[in-house]
Amino acid sequence: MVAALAQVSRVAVSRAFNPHASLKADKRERILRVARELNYTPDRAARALVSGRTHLIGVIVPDVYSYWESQEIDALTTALQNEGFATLLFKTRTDYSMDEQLLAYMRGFNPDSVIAFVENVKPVTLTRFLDRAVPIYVDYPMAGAPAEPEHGPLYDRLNILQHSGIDQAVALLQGYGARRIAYLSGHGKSRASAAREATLRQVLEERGFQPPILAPGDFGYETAYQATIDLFRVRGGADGVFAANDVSAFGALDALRHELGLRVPGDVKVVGFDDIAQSHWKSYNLTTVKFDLHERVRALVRLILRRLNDPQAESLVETLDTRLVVRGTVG
Amino acid sequence: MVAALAQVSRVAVSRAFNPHASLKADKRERILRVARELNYTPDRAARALVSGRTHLIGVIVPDVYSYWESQEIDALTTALQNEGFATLLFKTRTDYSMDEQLLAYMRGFNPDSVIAFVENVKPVTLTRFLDRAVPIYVDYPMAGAPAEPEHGPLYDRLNILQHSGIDQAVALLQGYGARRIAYLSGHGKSRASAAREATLRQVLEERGFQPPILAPGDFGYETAYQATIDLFRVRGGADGVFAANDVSAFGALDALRHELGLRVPGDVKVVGFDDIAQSHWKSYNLTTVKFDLHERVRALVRLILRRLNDPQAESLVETLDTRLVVRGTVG
DNA sequence: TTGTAAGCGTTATCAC
DNA sequence: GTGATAACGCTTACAA
Repeated sequence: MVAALAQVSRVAVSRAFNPHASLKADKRERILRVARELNYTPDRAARALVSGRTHLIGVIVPDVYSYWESQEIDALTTALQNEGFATLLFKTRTDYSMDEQLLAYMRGFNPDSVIAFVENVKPVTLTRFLDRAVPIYVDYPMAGAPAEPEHGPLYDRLNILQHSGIDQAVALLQGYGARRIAYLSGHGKSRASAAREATLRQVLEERGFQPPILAPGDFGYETAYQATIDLFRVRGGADGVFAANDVSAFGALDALRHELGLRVPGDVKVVGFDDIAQSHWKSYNLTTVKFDLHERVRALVRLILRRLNDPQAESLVETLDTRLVVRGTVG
Repeated sequence: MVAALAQVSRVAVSRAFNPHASLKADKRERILRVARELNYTPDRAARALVSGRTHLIGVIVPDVYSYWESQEIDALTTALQNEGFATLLFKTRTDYSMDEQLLAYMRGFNPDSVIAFVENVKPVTLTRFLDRAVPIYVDYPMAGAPAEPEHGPLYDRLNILQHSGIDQAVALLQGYGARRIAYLSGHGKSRASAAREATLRQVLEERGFQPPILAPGDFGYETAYQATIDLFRVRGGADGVFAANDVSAFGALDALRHELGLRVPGDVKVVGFDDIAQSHWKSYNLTTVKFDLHERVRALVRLILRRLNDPQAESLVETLDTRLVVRGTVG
């Protein structure tokens, strides 16, 4: 700033960096040129102090390295970068417990918006720790779920509808003659997993199946591997396994093929959920339910921008659908 | 702040949050209690303006979703969080071109430190865009590399020594009778891959092997898959494949087993590099060269803290060694 | 179109 | 041990 003073007044510099401010074109140009030479960029901290906008978007995740989250963070960071924001990462405990300490900590950075992927953070808790930002909550509503309470805390949502994809998957399993369907669940507290299970249960009933056999997992490879062995060795097995996510499906596949000596899809059919990048790797080549990553990120960015544009707006909701990607583990 | 004023002066509040400041114990306690009730946290933007510390650590990566990077980011975020910092994520283009636009953009956020994983960003470029922060550069020095220039730009380094791990791998391959060793390289411009290749070449010579056959990859699964097919169908194959990273090794494994009908480790032995989480999944069960994630993160955090403690210090360097993890793809 | 002045929330300095 | 005051770098009235 001081440096640029050599040429013009300090406010002129501020205006030069703000496209809306009125400033003679040649003057702006001159200032920007000098700024580039001097390697000057307006300090966002100072800017934040007066404008109330930090251009920081908090993202709360339990595990960055989960394939699902990491792909989401990657795409989101790119998209936010293009809009002039930066991704500020926060990690919860692996037990999904969103402690108040973390939220208080995050508060200090004063993010413009917060996206919570972690599934057990209640909107009310998040809202309590954010005076300015309106959190975005990724949710998996169920068909017959109750409507929103009239005057809860303000938050925006990205609703993921799972019925279409799961119905397509079950139809396919049915087409290939599967009768006994198992559900390899995710983490016990996970809303995503609970919603998937409920939707699966509903779809199975609609199509005349018995309810799913439940195998407890935690979204991870190892647990899925063990749960599958238990399911087949002790509990009579199944001819179709629906996993709560792709990584669980990999664990199930490896257990079936390498430990139990069963053929997939010959003896058992397997369906995953997410369509992460390695689902098409040859060793797995997984049939899975997908919701498009880039659509999802676009929806999140839309929510953020709309909210910043009108902080007082009513709850904003974006809705996304799912569909089945057919590969080699059902057939 | 204003709110807390109801009880005492504003400076007292500031002091209450700074453990070093002198303040009567009971007064501090009272202030902190009120702050908690009012859900108050000092604003970091304002704090940054006067202290010059943003508590933001910039991390520049080409792909968050690469397994290697994502695991690093995850561990780093946790460690930084414990020290009171937050991870600010920036993405370069996938072609690894670190454009000045991104650096200028990052500058505005004024991070306290910057970690560049991307391998082709020259320290001098990074330094030019950072007035305050001293960047940390992750490097893979080679045995006979020239010493540092006397008065280059100031930056700190994390040096990864690859010789031990690669030597152990080659010794193992030798023990099982491998003769023709191929190197499945990473991205063309990558220093990591170049260093691995040079080290492998050196180790092979030391142990009386021919130089490695080169197969061009890009650290990705697909390219490795194709390169392996090309290597075996057109170029006479090999009986030992050393891949630039684990993901490439997965691609090679799948090509060997599912496309070329070869047995691993019976016909061909495969070694990876990184030891990412899925390397022990049953479908791969990869023998690989590892450098410990948590050691690495601790080293990075040490570098950051030492530098912030003494911004004028000479270049700081941490050195880390590698070792072989033996699993099922060599034997 | 441009400049002047006030103020954003915090901490450092210097009194007391 | 405590409080007043200035300062950090920027934006946004308001006035010219």
